[in-house]
Amino acid sequence: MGGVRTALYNYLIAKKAGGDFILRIEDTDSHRFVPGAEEYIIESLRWCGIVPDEGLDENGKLAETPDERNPHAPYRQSQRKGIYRKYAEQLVAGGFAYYAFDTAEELEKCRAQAEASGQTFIYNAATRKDLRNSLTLEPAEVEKLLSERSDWTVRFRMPEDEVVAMDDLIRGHIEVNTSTLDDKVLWKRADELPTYHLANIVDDHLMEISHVIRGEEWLPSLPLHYLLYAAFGWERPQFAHLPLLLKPVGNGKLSKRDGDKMGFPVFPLKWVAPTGEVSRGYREDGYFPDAFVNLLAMLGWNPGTEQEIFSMSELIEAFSLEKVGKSGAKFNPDKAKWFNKEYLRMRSDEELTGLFMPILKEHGVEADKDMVREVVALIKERATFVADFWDISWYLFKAPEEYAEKDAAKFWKSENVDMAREALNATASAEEMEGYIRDREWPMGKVMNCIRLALTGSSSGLGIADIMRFVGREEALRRFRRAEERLLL
RNA sequence: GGUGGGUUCGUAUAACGGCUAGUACUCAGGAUUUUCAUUCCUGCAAUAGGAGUUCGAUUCUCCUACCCACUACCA
Repeated sequence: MGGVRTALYNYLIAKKAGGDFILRIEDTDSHRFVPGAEEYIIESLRWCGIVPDEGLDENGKLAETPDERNPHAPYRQSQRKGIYRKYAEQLVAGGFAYYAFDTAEELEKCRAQAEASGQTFIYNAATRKDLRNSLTLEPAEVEKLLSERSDWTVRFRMPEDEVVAMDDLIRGHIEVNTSTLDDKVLWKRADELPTYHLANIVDDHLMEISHVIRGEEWLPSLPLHYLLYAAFGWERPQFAHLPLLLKPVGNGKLSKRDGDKMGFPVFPLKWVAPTGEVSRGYREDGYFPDAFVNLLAMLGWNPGTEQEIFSMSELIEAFSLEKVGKSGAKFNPDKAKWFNKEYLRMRSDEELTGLFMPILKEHGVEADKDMVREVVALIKERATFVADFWDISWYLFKAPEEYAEKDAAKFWKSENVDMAREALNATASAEEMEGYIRDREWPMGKVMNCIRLALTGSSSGLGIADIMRFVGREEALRRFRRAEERLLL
């Protein structure tokens, strides 16, 4: 959800400004490769109606070779491998970065040592002079290690005691002293891949990105990114760090565990992890994509008016980063359902009928489409999801097999049954029957609920007139006789 | 621990430094209905605490508390 919301806000900003929304896959961590994840992202965006202007080819796959539509291809960073090394070396040549030869074990030792004395190890100006890198080693030794070893890295040379002044479109002005920051790894010789920081800046520059809109967890990296743009001498984009999506109860970031625990999806689409673990999706849970987009848009943003229902084009029109909040937004599953309910009501009977037909078929019901459309018109206001339709209206399609015990105890009494039987037999329609009961001053509620119990198996549901209209008088009488046979008095 | 960010009803949020702090969801009550649901009405409920600036602070400043993120050869 958080990822989709970030994509959505990026999309809205791009579309509002008449710009392009580009899809790029940042897969520079070879250890974290998850099969199917890329396809999942693409399909999720498509379901939401967030269509990239650039990044996908005519088959909907990530474009791999540049053409008119996708001039910056490839869009998968693992396929752009070759372009990052020279930028890393450019930084080294300019004195903004250096080669580091410390092994994972050595660094681990440093951290353990620092921790033992109650400190935190930071690889920066304060410590790098005691470590093995191209700043401390002789040039000849550096050359030797560079060619002999394959586990070195390029690290950013974080300046000492400088204040980085930054501006965020959402958070305003922020200042950080570089002495609290570390010499981040920019490029790894081991897999010849950059880390996020280098790849992101290089690609954003190459792809002419104007706005970096991402989650708040990236805020601590912003000084580094500012410094990187400055080191390259590139114009930097504008930055906006979005508030986090928080779990509905308690504290902390929204996680898929919360969804399982509280019964709501955290993923846009059903996701089957390589481990076999299944996470439910909004699509599979019956949410409409525009409802999902709408509720996501309202998580952290507000239009400044009382309007809550927005189509995608209305969102593009109304959206602005100035109205995005600073604090984390707790997700409210009840409100999510409310959104879907509203969208369900806005759907045409025709469309809903098309969605209900296959569900009826699954339940073994072969119903006439025109009849189903009438049913839909009658029940759509009572439902939150299309999947609710069957629970609400099944008795219009088949007779009840059992009767709610409580309701039967309350309404299936001999005097009620006698009146109901007489009214049912003496009249030809529900309207006529109502008049019949009224004329005799019989208790309407008792008689009607007695009939409803026979027709539906419980004392709650649609109006008797509606039920009888769909079921027909003959079937109604048949169900009543059946109830008389099955229910004790 | 360090650095950064955040804090208005339970939740999402509104309020040029100035009405009785508004709206939506949830919940409760009522009206309508043959029942249920819908619909409509009503209600419950908040500026984290403390200083300061000001005629006046939800809004600006500082302190405290609490929450979150980051602190990897992950993104």
